[in-house]
Amino acid sequence: MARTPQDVTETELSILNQLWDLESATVRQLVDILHPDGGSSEYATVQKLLERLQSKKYVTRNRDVWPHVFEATVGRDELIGRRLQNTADQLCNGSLQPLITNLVRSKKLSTDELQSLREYLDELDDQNT
Amino acid sequence: MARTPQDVTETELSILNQLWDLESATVRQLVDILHPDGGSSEYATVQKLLERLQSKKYVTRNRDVWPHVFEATVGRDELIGRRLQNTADQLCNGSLQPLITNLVRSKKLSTDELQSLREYLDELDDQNT
DNA sequence: TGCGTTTCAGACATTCTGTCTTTAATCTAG
DNA sequence: CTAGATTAAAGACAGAATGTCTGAAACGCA
Repeated sequence: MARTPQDVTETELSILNQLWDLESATVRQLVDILHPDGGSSEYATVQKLLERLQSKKYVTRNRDVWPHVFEATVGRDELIGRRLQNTADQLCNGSLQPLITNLVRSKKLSTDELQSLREYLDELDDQNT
Repeated sequence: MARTPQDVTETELSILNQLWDLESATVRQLVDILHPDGGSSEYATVQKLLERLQSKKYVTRNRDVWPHVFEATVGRDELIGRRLQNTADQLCNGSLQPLITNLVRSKKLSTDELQSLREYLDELDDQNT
């Protein structure tokens, strides 16, 4: 009964992605990008999506200007972090460690990426001393 | 229109979690664990959940024995991997690197965990030489 | 003032999800 | 072998999520 809705839907994400790129945007701007050849119905769709993003606190709307301007309140990094924590909560008792292990062991990282990861760890060490 | 349903629902996950622990189980076993004081309706619910997990290829059902025995076909690690890749696909153009960066930078890892991560990287290095 | 744009409110069809009921099949104890 | 119990199978159901769309009201500007 108590379903847990997605934090952000894929369609909603397509909007967030634009907002991250543009810093801020009006409905019109978003529609022109997402539906270059769209009619008035897609306009309303984007509007509705923004409305929902707003009620989910992922977006703010500035009513002081006209037309209204929208802005993301959550950065891409933060959303990534939430998703990772979600996955950890559901599959690893909340621990993030297994996620890292999984990623490193996945063999999908290039040696360059592994190298830069090591360097990052070194940096952290330096800061801690 | 093309909604993308969750890979595995939270309720479905509660079942998968048991199957991972038990290796295999009958409906009855799962019900007794998940709904110790449940009636016949929860039994049917678990049944339906298993049925759906099966159609999603996350579970197999052995019809040769009676009662039927269910088994997870996907390990916890694999599911973690899929979720991570999903997140990467939706938020990082498919690259896993940003996920690691995010995790390491999240400050939610203990020094012990960071240490063991470093050791793991060392191991990988050894194997590659 | 009139017209085009924007905002707002809400309807709508689908699908998902968890739950439940009912009926048929199967096993087992006596 | 039969009755009682357990399991399997099929499907109904309500509530919510989702993406889309319609229509009317509000607004700014030529």
